[in-house]
Amino acid sequence: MDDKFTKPYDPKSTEDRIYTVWEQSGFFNPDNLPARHKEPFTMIMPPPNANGDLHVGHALFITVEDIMTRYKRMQGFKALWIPGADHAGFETQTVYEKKLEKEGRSRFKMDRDELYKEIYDFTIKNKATMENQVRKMGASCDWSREKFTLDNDVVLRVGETFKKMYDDGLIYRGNGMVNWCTKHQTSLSDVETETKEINDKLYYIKYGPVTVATVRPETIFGDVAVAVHPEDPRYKSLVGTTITVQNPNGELSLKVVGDEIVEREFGTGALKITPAHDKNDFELATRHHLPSVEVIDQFGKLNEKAGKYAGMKIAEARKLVVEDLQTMGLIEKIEDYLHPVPTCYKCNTSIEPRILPQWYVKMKPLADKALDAYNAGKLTFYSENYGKIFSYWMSNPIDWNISRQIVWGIKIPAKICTKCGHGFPDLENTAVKCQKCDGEIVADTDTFDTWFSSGQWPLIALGFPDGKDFLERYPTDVMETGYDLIFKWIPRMVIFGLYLAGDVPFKNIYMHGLVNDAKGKKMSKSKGNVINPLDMTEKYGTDALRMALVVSNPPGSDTALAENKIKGYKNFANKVWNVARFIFSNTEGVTADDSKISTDADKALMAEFAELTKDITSDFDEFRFHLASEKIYHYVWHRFADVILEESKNIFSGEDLKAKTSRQHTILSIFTQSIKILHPFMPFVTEEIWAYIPKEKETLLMIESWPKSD
RNA sequence: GGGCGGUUAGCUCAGUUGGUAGAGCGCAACAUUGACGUUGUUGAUGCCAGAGGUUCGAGUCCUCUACCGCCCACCA
Repeated sequence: MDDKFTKPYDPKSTEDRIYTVWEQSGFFNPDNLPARHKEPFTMIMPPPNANGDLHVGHALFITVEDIMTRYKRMQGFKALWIPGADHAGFETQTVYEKKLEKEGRSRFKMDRDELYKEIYDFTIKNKATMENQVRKMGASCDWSREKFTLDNDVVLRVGETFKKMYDDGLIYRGNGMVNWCTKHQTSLSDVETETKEINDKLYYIKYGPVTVATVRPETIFGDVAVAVHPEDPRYKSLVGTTITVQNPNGELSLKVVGDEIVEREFGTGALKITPAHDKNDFELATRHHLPSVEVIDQFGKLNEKAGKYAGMKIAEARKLVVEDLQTMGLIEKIEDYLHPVPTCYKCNTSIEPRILPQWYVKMKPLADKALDAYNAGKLTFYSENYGKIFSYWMSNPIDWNISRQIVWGIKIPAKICTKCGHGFPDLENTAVKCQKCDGEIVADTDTFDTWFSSGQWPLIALGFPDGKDFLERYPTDVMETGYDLIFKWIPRMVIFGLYLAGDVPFKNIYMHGLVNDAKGKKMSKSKGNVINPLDMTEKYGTDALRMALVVSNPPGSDTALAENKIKGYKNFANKVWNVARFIFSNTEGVTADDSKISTDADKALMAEFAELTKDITSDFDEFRFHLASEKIYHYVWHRFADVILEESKNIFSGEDLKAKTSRQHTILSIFTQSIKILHPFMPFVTEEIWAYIPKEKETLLMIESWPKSD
């Protein structure tokens, strides 16, 4: 036997070497695959953020996607898995801001271009690190087609889409209530906010003839009305009148309006209306044609409209306003009040609703198409309950604010009129006057929400509208991503796919869950229970980590990952290794030939294995990798090794030559096929063993054909 | 308030179309230079959350209840 066939199996001396062989073979690129590979199979990798190390969630998605790709490749498809890297707009800028903070610097004191350049360099450096970590996981993706979300063609395509949507009346500029983060100085989409339960006070303020309840007394200088329920007998007579109310800065005249939105049971049933600083109030004010008065600025400080409170931060102003109101005898009572408050998902700062001119995407017509496609069965979700969530979300679309006041991203190619506020796309940067009023124009300094560009990712990655890959491979076969993106990303890709290409971007959607710790608790740095995938591959090998991530982990649900589980699969890799050693030492000079299998017992073993292969193949086809992996694991260890090989020992030491020969061919055949089935899960150890299996000519296991089951 | 899921062995979880309960880890006893001690053999532990229903048959389908988790949300 080969001297290199040492014991035990050593992933460290194997994995990098094998990955290099694969990469150099060119077979990650489907264009180089042998002629038997005909039909396309296509998957786009959700581009990992190029702003830090891979975490165990990345390890999971790379594993699952690589399993699909390797399986399809072996089945004879022209399998293509396109990798990418995401500049991750706000995400990366947040990471970089933290870095600046540590260095005692601030982005607000930096020149825009200088900041962009710094973040660019930071990202490109991290991108290379990220790519190598993806390789470490064994990903068989086509690096020659890799795309970065800030590549020139991406920027151009995104700009063109913006213009097309504007021309089609699907994008408008408007004053809307935005979720403003006073720390990050940008607006956020609804999905970028997190609702937190906050302990506040509910203040009952005597307001002329009524009493209103509010948690934000500091905004009373921006009040424009009092709202009550139109059918509320207590206030019915006041509706339509104007009342005079007192505040520490003097008197205000406020209209009383009736609106169904007011809950009669809550507080006093009367509500002060501050359109500039509350989403509800803004909408109500729009319905009743009320003006809005801004009293809080972008930094979360009160402005000159607040009189003597001008310049104060919200918390400070609230305290003083309440004290002053108390002095004036206007506070009726104060209650403790636990209520949900939207916060910035990055820094937990309470969102300050503001009215700002922003670009919006009109979602209804787009979402309707997405819903139709889903109802027509063009999208299959794994697990299927995500289809319900998708459908619910698409049935209740809200217009999408795509403007972000951050530097790190794709600039919105538009001009804004300083006179009339009109905004319009200007891709060539040639406009000099406002289209509407001939006024002065300035370039929009905002950038697109990341999801505006990443929503077009499947199209862009394939070279829409006329690229060869796009023409041959759209729609793609599978999109595999985390279930947290069911709102953020999946709907946008579907919408853009339907809008731009007239078809869904993918037929199947496989959603993976979170990887939690051994106790099923969420991993977090503060809890100290984070498992670093790179440590695990170092300690137990990539194959072991991959198995641990996929066994017992069905699509759509969270999984618990214990280090012991990974260790268990390292043992399994070693077991497979030793099975190989046993078989090779008992079949020297033999090349597998099924026609030499002659005993009934062996034929039965072959039939049993064929049955298993059939079963596992259908698991693969139905995305049940959690079952397929467990079945082959169980078979190889507890059926093949524990039972079949044990009884083979007796046959090999016996006198029956015919039985001996038959058994040699049987175990060689079954083992060879088992290695193939294991390959998508444990690509390294199986490829390494493959090299030792006697065969007519040297090939790579990664392009071998999948075992037949019929 | 709305939506989605979960409740199966000590722990973490599988269980695809309804057909006499499974895995990993853990536990107990035994074996030992055998391909493998990163091993093998044997074993213990489950009224599959509770109640009702459909069925020849339910962990699996239906209804209700209880508890747990996640997501969404404009009662100030």
